[in-house]
Amino acid sequence: MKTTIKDIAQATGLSPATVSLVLNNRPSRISDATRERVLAAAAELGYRSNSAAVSLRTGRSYSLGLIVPDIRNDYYATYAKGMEDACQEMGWSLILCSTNGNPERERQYIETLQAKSIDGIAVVTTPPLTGTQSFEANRDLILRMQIPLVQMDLTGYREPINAVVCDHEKGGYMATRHLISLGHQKIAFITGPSSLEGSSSRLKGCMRAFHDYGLPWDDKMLYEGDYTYAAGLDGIDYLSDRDFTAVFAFNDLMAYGVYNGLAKYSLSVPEDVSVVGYDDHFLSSIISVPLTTIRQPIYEMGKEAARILIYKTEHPDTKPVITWFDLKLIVRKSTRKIC
Amino acid sequence: MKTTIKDIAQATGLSPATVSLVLNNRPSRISDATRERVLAAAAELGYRSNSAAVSLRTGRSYSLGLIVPDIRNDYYATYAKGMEDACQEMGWSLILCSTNGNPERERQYIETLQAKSIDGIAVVTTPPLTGTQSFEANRDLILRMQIPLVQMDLTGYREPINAVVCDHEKGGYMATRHLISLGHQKIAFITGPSSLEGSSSRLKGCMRAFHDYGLPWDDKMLYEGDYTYAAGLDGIDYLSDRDFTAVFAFNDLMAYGVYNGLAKYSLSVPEDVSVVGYDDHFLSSIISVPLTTIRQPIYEMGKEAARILIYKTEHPDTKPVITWFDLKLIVRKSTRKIC
DNA sequence: TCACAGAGATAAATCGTTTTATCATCAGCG
DNA sequence: CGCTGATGATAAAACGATTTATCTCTGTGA
Repeated sequence: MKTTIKDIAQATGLSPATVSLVLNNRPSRISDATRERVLAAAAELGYRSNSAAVSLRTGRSYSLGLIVPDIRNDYYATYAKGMEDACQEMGWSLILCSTNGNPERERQYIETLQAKSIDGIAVVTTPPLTGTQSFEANRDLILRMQIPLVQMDLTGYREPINAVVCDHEKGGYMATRHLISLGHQKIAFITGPSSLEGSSSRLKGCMRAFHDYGLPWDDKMLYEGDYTYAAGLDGIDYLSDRDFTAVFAFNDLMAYGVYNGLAKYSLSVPEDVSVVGYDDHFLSSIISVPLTTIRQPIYEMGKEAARILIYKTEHPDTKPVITWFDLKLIVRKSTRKIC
Repeated sequence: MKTTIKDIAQATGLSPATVSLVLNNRPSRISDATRERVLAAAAELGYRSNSAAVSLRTGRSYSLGLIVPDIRNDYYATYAKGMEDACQEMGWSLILCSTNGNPERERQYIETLQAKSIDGIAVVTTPPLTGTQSFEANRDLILRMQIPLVQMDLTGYREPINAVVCDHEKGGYMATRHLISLGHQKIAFITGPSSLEGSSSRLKGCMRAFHDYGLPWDDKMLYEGDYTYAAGLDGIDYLSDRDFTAVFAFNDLMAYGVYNGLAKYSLSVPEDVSVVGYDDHFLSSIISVPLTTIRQPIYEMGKEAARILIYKTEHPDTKPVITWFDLKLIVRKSTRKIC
């Protein structure tokens, strides 16, 4: 039988109220002697509070929800791990919600989370699938529920909102500048969905780099992918009749697709084509031709997301927090100088 | 303000008891008219039950816990996704516990989960780190708490226990036989920790294949890894002065290490050395030399694990369930015939 | 001696459900 | 008319913690 607060009260001859006060370290006038007595009994009986009871009474659950499209994707898994570690440090729990990019399922999850008195929700926005509405509606749902929300990137939402963010325009700029500085002038771009802020920012950065270095921009060198491996392959097929010496893929997974797409046309990396990715997936340093890429500190961003949410539950009426993270160009073997 | 069962009672002029009975579809004598009235009001007011209250009253939470060493590892992430999908189908939730292979942290998690009245726990055993105790103690803890537990593989536990299992001896046999049938006789093995059942079974299978085909077994061709990428690299370093034409790595991650380890010695796959992996990691079909491997249906096993746990909460006093899954040899480009 | 001010501890209400024993009503029947 | 048995619905007690107003001391100073 699990020990309750009553058992401790009984064991010490005190009241449940006193026990609760001590166990929660509430400001109150409990003598040190009593305090000791309670703590001793609690340890003795191996007491652990029943979180259902606590939740019911306080309306809080000391748990956060994480909504991601697919936990198998290293990008989201890393974010999850960051949040999880931060939660663990504070004695909180993380509820995992993997939506397969389905907004309807996303909505169901949000309602389940609310029913669980979840204290905060972190969302990594789903690239909108064809024929489905975007995350907008679900975001409003969360906000109406008054549940603290933290987003990855700003995703075009213009109201102030909690978020962990990288300056993707700068990221796009850095990647492009790197290629230009190696002598590349004919660069192909495999982007993400233009509806995602992170993707359109990157693209802006690319264009700015072209402008700064006086290169002519050409929309024909663009292929809009959806951040999947397959999109990388398809992109190369699409671009196969164009003339380019470098490819910038907007994430590493698509860059892997590019690798294999190029192989199909007997082009090798970096001899024939230089490739830059984005994210620094854990495999990028491992694969046969290690990938030059822009590193996002996803793990740290996950940690920060959890911290923001936990902070928000303690200080509900504070202004939205936006934490910026630095991107870093990691030069490996997939890019090389040309004449 | 959230709608409660009382609000519905008020709105319909009925009692909370009636409302609860209807909403939970309890066997009772409620007239169809009343039933309709309750359902209508519930829909109208957008009622969702408060799970803290339900948990407190019933001692159940409709959530499962998943304990894995590292969610970033595709193997565990796939398992997680399987469980998550099964949970979602039934309206349950999944609480993620990533332990970094630390048994102490594992223990903390188990206690947190109990405090949350978790209905079941799935564990993928942590390879014991040096200087730490194994999962044994924590398993006993869970069992003492009377929480349904389902394991991945049997891990040497001889009492009957819920588990999802592959016949790894057969897996080891299949991989080895494949290499032998291609003409390989000098085969190196990079195993997992011998304390893990899955690993020692594979090894048994390898030895049986050698025996069946009349080949001499040599313990010197063995390197005990720990299922990490680095162990693959180290294994090749360790084996570098041996004479072999093929390597069987006990998981794909180590096989990737083997790839790069071999490259260091200017050996190429499959021309100089054939490589077989185990698991069928999602990258194995993607990498430049696609990996021949033994596929475990991890996703399905995760689904089944969740199903077993949910079943167990409904039928507590049934015998332990062990579900077996088939392994499959996936032949790709990393193995070739030799003379 | 009495009023009073802390200090220390507690009684009791409350959170939202579930569940069992009980209650009211009414039809049917001898 | 009074009794029995369904039938339909409810009252009320949990579950385990939190929290606020309240209670009882004790010692102090007038």
